[in-house]
Amino acid sequence: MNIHYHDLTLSEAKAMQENLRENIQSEPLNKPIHTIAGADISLDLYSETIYAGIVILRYADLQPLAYSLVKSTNTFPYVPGFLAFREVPALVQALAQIPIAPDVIMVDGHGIAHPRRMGIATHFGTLTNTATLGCAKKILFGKWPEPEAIKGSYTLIKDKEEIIGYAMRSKNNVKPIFISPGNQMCLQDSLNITVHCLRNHRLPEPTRKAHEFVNRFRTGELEEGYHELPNWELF
DNA sequence: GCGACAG
DNA sequence: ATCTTGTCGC
Repeated sequence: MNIHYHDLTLSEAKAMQENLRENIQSEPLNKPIHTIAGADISLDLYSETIYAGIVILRYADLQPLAYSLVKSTNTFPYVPGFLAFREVPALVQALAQIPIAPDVIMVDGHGIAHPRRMGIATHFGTLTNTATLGCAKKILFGKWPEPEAIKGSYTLIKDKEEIIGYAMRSKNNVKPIFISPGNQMCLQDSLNITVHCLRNHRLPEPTRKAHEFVNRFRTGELEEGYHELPNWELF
């Protein structure tokens, strides 16, 4: 599965989103979660190179178990509402070299909290047939009231009367994070999973670790490919 | 027409 | 997203 959204026009990309939208599965995730992965990408300024990373963690204690890193290239520009066309191809490659797929994947960006319900998490999930959710640092679409300043409090993100996600205070006195289901799960699932993954940082562990690993990859500290962490690192 | 606008 | 120094708060 080698995707390339290279020469797509925005109107073609939009048509593709309307199409993929029909594949969204929003029923509750009914299987137990043993592993969860975080997906993120990193860039060099003014470069077409894209570094993608997926880190798999044990759901019970959020310990990193393995990671997949890929260096790719893409000329599709960043356009709000079309982020997937820039980052998904590399993420698909990173997922492809993982021997045992994680039960759930948390993506850095939105799920259905998108004008056409096709944020990067939803796009990635429907394309690869995986369970995904989006966790973004900034809002893209929808109306939301400011949640209380205490960790754990949240409000609803709405498009008219429809609930499309949550704005949550993941830690005291920090800006909220924006959560929404991507694929193969419901709104409540995305909220529960995110809460489970919170530690003492604004970002939940899967996304936070993915960001850390992919940056270490970009700066040359880690090598491309699939790697399992040594047991002695897991205690 | 004007402002908003994930990474 | 990435580039940056100091600074404020828990």
